[in-house]
Amino acid sequence: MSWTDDRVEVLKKMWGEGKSASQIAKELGGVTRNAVIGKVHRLGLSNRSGGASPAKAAATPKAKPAAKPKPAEKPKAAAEAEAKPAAPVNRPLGRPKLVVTAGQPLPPQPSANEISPEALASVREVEKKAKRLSVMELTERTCKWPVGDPATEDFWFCGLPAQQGKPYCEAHVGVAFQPMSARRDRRR
DNA sequence: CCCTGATTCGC
DNA sequence: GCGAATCAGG
Repeated sequence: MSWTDDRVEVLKKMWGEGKSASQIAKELGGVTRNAVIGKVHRLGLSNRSGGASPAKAAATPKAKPAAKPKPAEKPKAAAEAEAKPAAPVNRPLGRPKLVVTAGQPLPPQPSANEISPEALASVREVEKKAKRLSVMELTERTCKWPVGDPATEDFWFCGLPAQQGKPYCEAHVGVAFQPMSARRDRRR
């Protein structure tokens, strides 16, 4: 692929919209995010601010072997949206499934009584947002927490972004990896 | 580990 | 000009 005019168009547009290089690369196809970033620089629109003072950036960094310059400053005005679902979630309507059936190969399916209330709460919360993936859809970074009975149609995997390293999403990691002390005296 | 953009440098 | 490799940071 090459940088045809319209591809550059898309690049400019998306970059202007604040899309990430990888997103743009994916959109364009046939190029990697590196290619995109490289192009962005060559086009001289690396700094997403536009206004500023272009003259200032004229400091030719040509002669700088084996050094780590750190020129560009990013006036990032956008902040991350870290919204925690702390709302008083009420679910008057009965929760349909209660899992536990022929389950035995089922993983540490929450038993409600030995799970921290917060964790349990978030798990329920998560099940509403769950992507409900099938086995095939799971990837290295999707939560592999199973919900439902594998022998039923009503079975799926959480599928939310998994914690790096862990096989589950944040909420499920919470119930999956309990401190031993919590499950220690589980009577049976 | 995943993701970001930035820079370098052989092609 | 191009972009993989690499760097630096989150």
